[in-house]
Amino acid sequence: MAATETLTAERILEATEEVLRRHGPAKATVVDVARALGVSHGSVYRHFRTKAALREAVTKRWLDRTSEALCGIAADEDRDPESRLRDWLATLFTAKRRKAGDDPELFATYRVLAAEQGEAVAEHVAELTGQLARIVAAGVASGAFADVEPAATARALFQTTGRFHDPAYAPEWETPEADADFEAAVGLLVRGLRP
Amino acid sequence: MAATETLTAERILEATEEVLRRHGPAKATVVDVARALGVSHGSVYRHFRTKAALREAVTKRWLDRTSEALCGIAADEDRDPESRLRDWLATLFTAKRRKAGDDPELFATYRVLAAEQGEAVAEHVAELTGQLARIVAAGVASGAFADVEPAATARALFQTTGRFHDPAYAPEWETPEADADFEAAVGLLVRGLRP
DNA sequence: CGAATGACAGATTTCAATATCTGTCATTCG
DNA sequence: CGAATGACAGATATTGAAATCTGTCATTCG
Repeated sequence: MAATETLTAERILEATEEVLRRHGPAKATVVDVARALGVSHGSVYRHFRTKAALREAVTKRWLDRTSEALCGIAADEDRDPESRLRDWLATLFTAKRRKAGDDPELFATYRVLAAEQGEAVAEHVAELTGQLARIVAAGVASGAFADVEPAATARALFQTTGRFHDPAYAPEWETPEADADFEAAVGLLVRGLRP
Repeated sequence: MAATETLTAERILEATEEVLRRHGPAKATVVDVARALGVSHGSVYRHFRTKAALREAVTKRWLDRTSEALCGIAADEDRDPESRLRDWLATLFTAKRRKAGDDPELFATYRVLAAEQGEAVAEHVAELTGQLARIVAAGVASGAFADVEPAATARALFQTTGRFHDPAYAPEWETPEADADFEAAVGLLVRGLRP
């Protein structure tokens, strides 16, 4: 029993992740989370207004972990924009593929969560697109890229590389052609950015 | 009763489309198809070995209709490759969007069918990619495009434009940004193809 | 007094019985 | 004789009753 510790939102989120990992998204209940913490489910509702809010918080945490890894690459204004862009896209693809491959069930769980949290995902996509826009803007400023609209181009880059980060395509990431396909797509897009 | 006509595979396919349209993919049964034709379900099994084979045939028909519309554009070797490519992609996007918008239920039905017919879809994708490769090869030959591998580039073009033809993205096609996003993506890709 | 509880109503899920469907085949029909 | 039938076994889907869950709140506890 860790019942000596006070009940915080943080502890609830950790327990919820564990319950989701164990039971999957369809069978994970608030009662399960409370049981895992050794408290009544009413106490969980003191910290999260609804089950949906609890799931949203867990989803946001997970999405934020992805953003952080990429943030560094986007912010590194010293490196040349083209290689930063390639690196950023490759890092995103590799990270997603590793997660999907290492623990497919957990990945599927988060896929379900993301599908029911349209708003949180939209924010996450906006964050990632913003990072891309920063890279594009740097390239336009330095003359490494053609004179494009950074925001619109960032959207286009994110959308055209969807096959390499959208979880719906996870099964394709394991095929032998995946790496070649990724290189071909990125090559074409990067060429399109050059002056 | 149209029982005077002989029972052909063609008539069964038409009845199946009608039953799918009426009942949806989850509730459409072989018995329903037989009833619609005024025959016993055993007779349907004389023409299609299994329910899955019947659904596959319906799916193939539907996919083939899409391919035909695009084939003409791909084959028109007189027009310049860049505008042919833009036209091909725009035609595909517009056709899909119209289908999804006009009759969302029917579109959802075919989406379910396509999801269960991996093989038929793979063939369809191969057909479309082949058409793209033809356009790319023409561009490479005429010097309108850079000296790229037509097959690999065709795959890249198809995959990067997935958001504008993959049914999974159908909801996005109705958003106000859809057209601008399409133009931005195609613009970037076409620029990437230029010498 | 603020945090935690647990009983509660209404919504949702589970489960087992019941009905329907798939695919086969011996038989009938034209 | 070949095409169509319908009874059948096993698989799948539907249904409704019982169990569980969500979210609230008056009450208890420290």
